[in-house]
Amino acid sequence: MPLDPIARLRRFNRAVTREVGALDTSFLGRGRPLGMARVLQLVRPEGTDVARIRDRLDLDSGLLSRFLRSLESEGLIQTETDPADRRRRIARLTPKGQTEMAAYEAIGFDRAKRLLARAGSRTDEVVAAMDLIATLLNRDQVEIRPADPDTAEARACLTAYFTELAQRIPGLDMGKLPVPDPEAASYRPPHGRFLIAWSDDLPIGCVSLRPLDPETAEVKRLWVADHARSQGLARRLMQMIEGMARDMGMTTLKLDTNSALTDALALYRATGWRQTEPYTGPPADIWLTKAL
Amino acid sequence: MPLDPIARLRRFNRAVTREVGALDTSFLGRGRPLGMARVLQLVRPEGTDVARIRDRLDLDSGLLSRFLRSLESEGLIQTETDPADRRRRIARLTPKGQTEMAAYEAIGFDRAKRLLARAGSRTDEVVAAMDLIATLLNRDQVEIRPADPDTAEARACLTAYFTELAQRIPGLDMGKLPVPDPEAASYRPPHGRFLIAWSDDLPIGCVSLRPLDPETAEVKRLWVADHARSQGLARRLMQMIEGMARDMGMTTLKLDTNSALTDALALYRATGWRQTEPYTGPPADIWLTKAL
DNA sequence: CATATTACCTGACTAAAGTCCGCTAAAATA
DNA sequence: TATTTTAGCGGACTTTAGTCAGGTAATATG
Repeated sequence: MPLDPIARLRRFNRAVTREVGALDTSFLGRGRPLGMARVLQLVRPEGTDVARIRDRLDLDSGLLSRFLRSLESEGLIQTETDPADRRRRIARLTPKGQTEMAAYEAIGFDRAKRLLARAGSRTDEVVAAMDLIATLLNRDQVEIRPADPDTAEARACLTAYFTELAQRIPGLDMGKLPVPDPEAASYRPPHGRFLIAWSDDLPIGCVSLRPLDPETAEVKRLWVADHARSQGLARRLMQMIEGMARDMGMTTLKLDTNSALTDALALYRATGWRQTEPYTGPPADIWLTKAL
Repeated sequence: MPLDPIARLRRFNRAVTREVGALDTSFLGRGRPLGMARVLQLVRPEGTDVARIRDRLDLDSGLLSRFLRSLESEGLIQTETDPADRRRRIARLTPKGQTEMAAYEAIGFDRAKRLLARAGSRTDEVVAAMDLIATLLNRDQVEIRPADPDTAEARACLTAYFTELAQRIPGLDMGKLPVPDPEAASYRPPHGRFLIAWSDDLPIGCVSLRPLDPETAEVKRLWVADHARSQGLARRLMQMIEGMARDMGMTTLKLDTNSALTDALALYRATGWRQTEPYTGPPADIWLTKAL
């Protein structure tokens, strides 16, 4: 490389700082200081805990309180005490607030669109680059949560998973995932489980579990987005789904895979999975089991 | 893609905003408000125009003036009137200021290093992603300047160029560029020219010219960094070097290239270059000429 | 049940950033 | 040469962000 990586990172930092600064000032076009705009953008129509806002923005209790009072007097939000703990308060967007929020959204959306347009024919590459960097920066904040296997996000994960398989296993065509997924029920509690890993609202991985018999379950559809690899996410997903299987009273896990998926195979081998008899057909050519 | 590109860009924006904010607060460790620290970082030991600083940071004239006075009274900078226009002023780092700057540099360097370390085995990919994004954001600020063909930056361009050629032309091994480059003299004024395109201090492209006879010159070593492609930079470089050849009194230009370099070829064909007799050997297999 | 803790609020205060205006001196322009 | 414009300076002022202490009501804890 012509210039050392650290110098390049700092160049990136400068470029992006300028961009972010411009974004900040563009939010000022609505006659409201930035701090208050930021608070407003965290208040949801369904209501947001005041403590959560304070936590997210790392604001002083007194300062936030004044912001809320100010937004309230503008008629953008309402606050009410949390019935579950009457010391806590919940802030809720009023219809007027929702209109105002939509205006902020439009500013952000517009800027994003214009920036992306500049990328021209390389848009896909640029988006992939942004994914890689954002995932790296968000790394400590990845959350794994159960999800319904037939939601849009779950389906997006599975589509990406099938695409990946088709690329890596020669001659494979899995076809398309039908809508609705006829197998969804077996991945849904109480029978099975479906987990999605989230990085700031972007799904970056999934794994699922379905029962074979009362004591045996099968792990399926382990997928990690390209930009999220090499960060131990697959391992975390596997640990979590294995833990769930254990909690469900399963004693044995099985999975089938293909020898072309070398990285997944290495993970399985390193975490206690052992070869077993074939129990499915192609494209699987390796069958593993693990006792819980 | 599981999520639409604009949402992904905004996720990137959020991730990066947090990071930039953290960098800013880390600059506060030296007992100086951020605004002043930012000004200090733009003052160079050789001197920087005050107007340039104001322009870069978009500061009010009065505010900047106070910052400068404050930095001056700390003994970090000196200001003097610009001899060329005695209304203007130039700020210069004192030795004490250079020490202080070095401390800020160290903070930034350290943060960058730690961030990069997090990328682990994917460091190269992450750096490439950052280059792509930074180049996109800096696009309007690319500067093309003449350079000596035997400086470190020029050599870095040429090394990248040779690597690229070796990748794209099967069976080619150009060997290494000797130090010092024995051909450098012919690319140096008054005989020839060497141009480098800069994006915020990172060389992202080059082109050169050397004389064949008093009226004919040869364009050589046209290179654009991968992350800077599809933005018309090659065209700008060619326009500029052709203009220089014209100014030198040349009437004919020549170049040789290889049919594997389809994108370069398309550019040449689209800008008035026509096929001509072979005048060099392999790896060239196409020879072009253009009348000025 | 007494006491401690927590969540939020209010008011007083400070630091930093930014705006506005008038001034001077130099340069550009008519 | 008279004028207008430009670059920078400094003072008065406002806005924004942030800190801190004290207070109230609800909840948690021994």
